[in-house]
Amino acid sequence: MTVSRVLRNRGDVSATTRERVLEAAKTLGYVPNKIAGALASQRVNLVGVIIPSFGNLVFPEVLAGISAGLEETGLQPVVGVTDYSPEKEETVLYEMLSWRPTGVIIAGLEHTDAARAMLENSAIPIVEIMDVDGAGIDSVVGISHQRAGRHMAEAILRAGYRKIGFLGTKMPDDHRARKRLAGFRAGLAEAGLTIADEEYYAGGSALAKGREMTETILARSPDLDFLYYSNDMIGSGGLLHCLDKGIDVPGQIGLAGFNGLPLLDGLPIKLATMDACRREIGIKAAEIIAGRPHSGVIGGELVELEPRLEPGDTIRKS
Amino acid sequence: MTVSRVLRNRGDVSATTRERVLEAAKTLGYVPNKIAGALASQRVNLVGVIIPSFGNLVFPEVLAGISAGLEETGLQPVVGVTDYSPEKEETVLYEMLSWRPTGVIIAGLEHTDAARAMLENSAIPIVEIMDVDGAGIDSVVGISHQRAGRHMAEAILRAGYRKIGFLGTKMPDDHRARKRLAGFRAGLAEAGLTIADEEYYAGGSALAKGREMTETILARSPDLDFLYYSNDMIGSGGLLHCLDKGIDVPGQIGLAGFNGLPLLDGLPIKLATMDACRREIGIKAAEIIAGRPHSGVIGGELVELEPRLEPGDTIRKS
DNA sequence: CCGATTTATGTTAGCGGTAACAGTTGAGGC
DNA sequence: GCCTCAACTGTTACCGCTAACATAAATCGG
Repeated sequence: MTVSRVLRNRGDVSATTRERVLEAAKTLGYVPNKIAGALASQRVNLVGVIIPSFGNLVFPEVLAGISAGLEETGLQPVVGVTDYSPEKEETVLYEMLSWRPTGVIIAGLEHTDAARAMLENSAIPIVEIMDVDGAGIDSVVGISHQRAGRHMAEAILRAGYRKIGFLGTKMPDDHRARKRLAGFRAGLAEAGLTIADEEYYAGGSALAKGREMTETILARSPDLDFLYYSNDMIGSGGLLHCLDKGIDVPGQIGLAGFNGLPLLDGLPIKLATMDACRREIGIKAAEIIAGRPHSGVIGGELVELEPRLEPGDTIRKS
Repeated sequence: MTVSRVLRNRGDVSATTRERVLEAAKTLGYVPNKIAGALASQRVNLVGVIIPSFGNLVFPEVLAGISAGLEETGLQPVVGVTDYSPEKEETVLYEMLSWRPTGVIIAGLEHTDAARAMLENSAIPIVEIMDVDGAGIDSVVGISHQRAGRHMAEAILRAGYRKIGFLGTKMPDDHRARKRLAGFRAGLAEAGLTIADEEYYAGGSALAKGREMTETILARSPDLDFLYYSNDMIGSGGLLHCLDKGIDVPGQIGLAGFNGLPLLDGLPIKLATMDACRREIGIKAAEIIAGRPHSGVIGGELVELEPRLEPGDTIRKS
């Protein structure tokens, strides 16, 4: 018992015994067993984090934010990956909850019924991140992708573009990309416009893909004057393609992506994009978990971050 | 007890009771407590993974490999981040070991004495990844960065370049970058050459940084005919700078980076690089952990992967 | 110098499962 | 009809630690 007290810095222990214990622990190479500790104390310093993939740059950045936000709190993130599969999400979640974490941070608002039920019954703080377009279970931290799409549409229209193409991913379970597109369509619709042509691809986002797709869509619809990409990676690929072909950007064709990847600053000209506040989302989510010591699931917070439009150099000045 | 058997699919349970148990578990929303289970069975389905940072693209890719390799094994990775700090590594490691994971995958061969002692005493499989230049504790999976640097030097010399500049990060604890540079120097030394000029930066790798540094070093040493970058990100930045300035690449100046980030395929011309086998390293490491059911720490495996030189378009054909 | 605190250490009973073993039942062999 | 054995279900004793409480030693005001 005294050892337990020394190692957790709890309760009063005389300086001498403390020393002796520390000494002994060191020479023995003793590492306390948190499993037993957690079972006895009903406290677990783990936070479950569930994301769709490591492949999309966005999630490592969110993780970095979570890591940073959890720093100093004694909490440790445990990451699970769903590969954009709702069933896998369910499995991973079950697995996580069986470790009785202090909280769960999970990407997106769309879950299977079973997953939703588990989250609701878990009686721990839940933070759904990235997206605020929909009903959350407990707390929600993210941006409105719908609104982000709409704002981009408005900015594009304001700049005078009219024949607009969309290039994006095929993933049906990427709800955020879907909502962005829906918002974008809505924005155009308000001006009586629709998307003039679209091009989809599967697989990770990469510059080369963006080039190909851009070439394809422009070959098919040479009269497009704007291309909206579902992410910065393919957007930048498109940008490079246009520059290669001597297309005047943003005069002849305007371009925009999404995410605000700082990674890509440094391209010949800067792609218009919208910052998804990835790091902030991670930090904020971590704070919410850390800030709820043992409070039962009372009211969840709703934190909506405002994506900044970064016009870059690929949209005409209106 | 019967419930335990049903939920773990172990031992004989009649079909009817099995049904009843499953039924009850579902209606109650019962999620078994792995903490108790692990304590009782002395089995934990977690694998500790310790990496320096999420910021460097390389590690998310390794993680993706680990995730993939662990798929189907019932093991779950738990990630800890050290920020390239040996002390933090020690802390994170202690934390992890206290959960008695099935194994630990840790980046690098350099650890504090205490960390090394913990790993040695842990009596679980340890896999040190990324780097094979040095003494491992148990298993090691990686590439020789020393040799990678040397090979790059040889390739550059073979192509006829002679006034060679190096651009890299300042991080003293990025041992792999350091070893690459040492190997590179050794390669040059064999031809009686040294690095003609060098330029360092701090902070994450980014295109824009690469541009700046390249401009700086070329302003200072306009007679350089080759630039070796410590990673592809800044290398690509440098490439873009050179193209911007109308510098003939690879005629007037050759360029090379390191990592083989597929992300960047699609730039106007392809940067010479060397693949670090990130994903394979992750997969292999996962397999080693998964493949050692309960075997005490017998002989560790040493898996050295061979980085492929991808000459791209930025080295003259020799 | 004593009772009341305060400080320091020890004791006991779980936490929620699982290993190991102990029953109980029914089917089948002879 | 008795025995054997597999198929099923139950009992008991922990796993290694901590909460809660109990006890012992040191401190202290009056």
